[in-house]
Amino acid sequence: MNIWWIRRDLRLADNPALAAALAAGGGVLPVFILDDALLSQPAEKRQGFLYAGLNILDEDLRRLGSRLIVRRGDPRVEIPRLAREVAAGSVFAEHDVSPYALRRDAAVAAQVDLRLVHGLGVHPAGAVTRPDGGPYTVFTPYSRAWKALPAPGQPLPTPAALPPVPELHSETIPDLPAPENFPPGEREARGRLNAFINGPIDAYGDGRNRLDLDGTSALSPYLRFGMLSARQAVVAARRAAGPGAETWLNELIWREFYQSILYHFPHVLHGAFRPALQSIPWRDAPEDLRAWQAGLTGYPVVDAGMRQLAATGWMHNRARMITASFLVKDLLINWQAGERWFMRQLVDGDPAANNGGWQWTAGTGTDAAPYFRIFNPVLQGQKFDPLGDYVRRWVPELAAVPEKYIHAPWEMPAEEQSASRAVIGRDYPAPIVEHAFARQRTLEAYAGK
DNA sequence: TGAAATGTTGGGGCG
DNA sequence: ACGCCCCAACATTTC
Repeated sequence: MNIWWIRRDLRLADNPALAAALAAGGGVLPVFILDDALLSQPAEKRQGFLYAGLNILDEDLRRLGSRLIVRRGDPRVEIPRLAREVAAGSVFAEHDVSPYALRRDAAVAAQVDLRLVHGLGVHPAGAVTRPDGGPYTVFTPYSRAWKALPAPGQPLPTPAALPPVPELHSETIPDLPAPENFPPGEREARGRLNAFINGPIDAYGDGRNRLDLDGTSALSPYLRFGMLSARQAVVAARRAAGPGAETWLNELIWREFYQSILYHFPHVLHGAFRPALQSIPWRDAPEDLRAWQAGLTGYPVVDAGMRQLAATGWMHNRARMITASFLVKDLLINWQAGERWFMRQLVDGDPAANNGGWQWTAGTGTDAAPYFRIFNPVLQGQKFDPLGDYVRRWVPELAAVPEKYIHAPWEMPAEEQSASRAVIGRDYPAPIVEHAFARQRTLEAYAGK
């Protein structure tokens, strides 16, 4: 008997850890540990997605003659305990790159025969390196090297049947509502992948930036929990071909780039990648932070993004950049406060990608946006939500504001404010900071560094 | 995967 | 006809 320890690979198709456990022979015990250290963190939407995903995985396993065993506690205790309980030969699991995962797995490996199998990305962490062996810290050369490696092989098929599982105690999966816009499970993930490949991918180059259209794949929650493998996505992108598919492939490579960064530079989780930018004089402004979190900054496109996040656990990527830029460059609040808030809200919240994105915005990271690259929330809105439909959807108090003013409603004459039932200061806040002033303030704060 | 400030050009109004 | 100014449009530089 071998244990298949499931962590962020909630799928039966193209699962190298499962395949390895099966190939070892003697039976496979699928196990998930509800890790108190992770699940005590506030992230209800993501946990709801995970729990519902575990229920579906259990159903899928039962269909093939197996079942999911769930335990709660510290994996460093529970995995060895379970291994003794069933006299397991080996424990198979997909290799993960976060510092927490590396420590956890090292502690488990000291007690049982832990076989870590590559499968998180297309290429193993540490495989995409410079000619001198060092890690890349800039995306473009990284992606070039990534593409120069052998193309991924065909995804592994779903096993036709699985060995039966002995009678064992299994914890009840906690009951939390799953986010309704993201039904979990690998069947759903594959359906969405196909819909994307057969539709929006051709226009992805521009479509992905449009806040008011469904131009993105919205697959991030599924990739985050491995309901879809990186290889399945990349193979589909390669088959789709065309410029849109190429752009999407690059987005997939960004995920692996940031996984590689976290693997090689774990300190990014505790501060700036570039130490020189560790000491920016951030503002301590709890009121402003709360206004940003609540979507009450007075900048419609910022507020729309933040409310989409709070309501659905997901935010359009362009909106992530706009809202992040606003927190860091307009409010001059430490990007780490934003990183924490996103991790709390996001269904797809992943330390590597989230940290990479925030450091990029703050200009503190690898391949970072130069400090003087500051988004103007009005122009960004006009460019990527030209009709204002995204704003009207998520900021309903602006629903009747005409197109001309939708991204700068404070410029509306008083009569138009009353006519559209959007009186600034009554129905919708005035901007909490003036952009031109904030821009200047940030340039000075960063220039001192 | 910016935006603002500054510089340049050229058409057209006008005396 | 000519010079002057305005300014939109575009280009370049700067943050």
